[in-house]
Amino acid sequence: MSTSSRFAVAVHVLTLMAWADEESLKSEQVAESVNTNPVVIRRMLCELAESKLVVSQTGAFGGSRLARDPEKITLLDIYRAVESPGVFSLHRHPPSRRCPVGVNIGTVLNNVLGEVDSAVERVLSNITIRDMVAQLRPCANTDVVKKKNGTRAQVLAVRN
Amino acid sequence: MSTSSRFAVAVHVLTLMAWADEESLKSEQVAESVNTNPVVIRRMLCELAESKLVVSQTGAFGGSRLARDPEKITLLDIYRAVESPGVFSLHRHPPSRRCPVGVNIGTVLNNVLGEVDSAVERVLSNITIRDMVAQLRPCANTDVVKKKNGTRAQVLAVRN
DNA sequence: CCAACTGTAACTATATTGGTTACAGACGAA
DNA sequence: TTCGTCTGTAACCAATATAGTTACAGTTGG
Repeated sequence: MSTSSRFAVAVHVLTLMAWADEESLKSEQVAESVNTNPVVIRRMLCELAESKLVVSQTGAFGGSRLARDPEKITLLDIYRAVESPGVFSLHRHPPSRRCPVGVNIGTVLNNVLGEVDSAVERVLSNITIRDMVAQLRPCANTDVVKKKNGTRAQVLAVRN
Repeated sequence: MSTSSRFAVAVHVLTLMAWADEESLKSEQVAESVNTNPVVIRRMLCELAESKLVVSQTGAFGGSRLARDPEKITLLDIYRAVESPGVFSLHRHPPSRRCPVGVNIGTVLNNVLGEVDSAVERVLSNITIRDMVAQLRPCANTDVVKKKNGTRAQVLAVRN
């Protein structure tokens, strides 16, 4: 249905930042984890920054980190930050006003779509980035290396 | 989020057919109510027919009608018939396998997206076409004409 | 046989997403 | 103050999906 991976990527990015703890990440590091171009990441980080989910710093030794604790960022926050609202759309062109169904179907459909959106938002509002990290840890094998390299956390594992 | 109005149009079409009762509708009539091209409607009717929601008849005096009672068609049936599954998509390209987050985020995200999809389907499965028609009737004003014209129901109102 | 339908292919227009290059501006360090 | 390293952002391209349109083969009832 959705042809967009924006939500998945945004959750990935914020989960990565939570994993990296207090260390700020460069767009190129994030892009390597997500497997895309740094500009794509920077564009998304701008949207996340507008929604106060991350803070970024320009200049040398700049980068981005979470704007608040991972347990205070829900997937609903992320959804609202990076996706246009509404799971479904109404008709591209409004239906006929000469048809008793066409003239009123929009109202009835809007009720339905509102219920759908509420259900989605209810699910997303109950999951935090902290939950995502917690679910991640059991998967992460012991050969993953997360060591200090100077003052900077080594997020990428050496495996492979 | 979704750039597709397929679900809305499909619900409109089936609601129109329920409104038309037993009479079969031509794609051109449906297209006029939806305000689009008959071929767009016929394409969609083919998908709905594959899912056994409508039956169509070719040839003169052909057309389409519901394959079963309106109360036995849920919005979930329609959703599955005309939309590709899943509210959200995962990454377009798989994340890095060298990153402990990237290698496992897909699994964790799939759990989340599964919960979202379940919530949406739960809502849609509790609404039938009969419900849609019932919600429509209070909106339809009394000046709407739904009279017999030969053996064929006059779905379009004369107003305007 | 004919007129009226559906089913379907082929083409176009439009929009969205994501990938890429390029560059201005910010900023810490020497 | 200069330099190297970042972000922010514009501009452009490619890929994909939707939907609108024309055209036509095939079906069917009269």
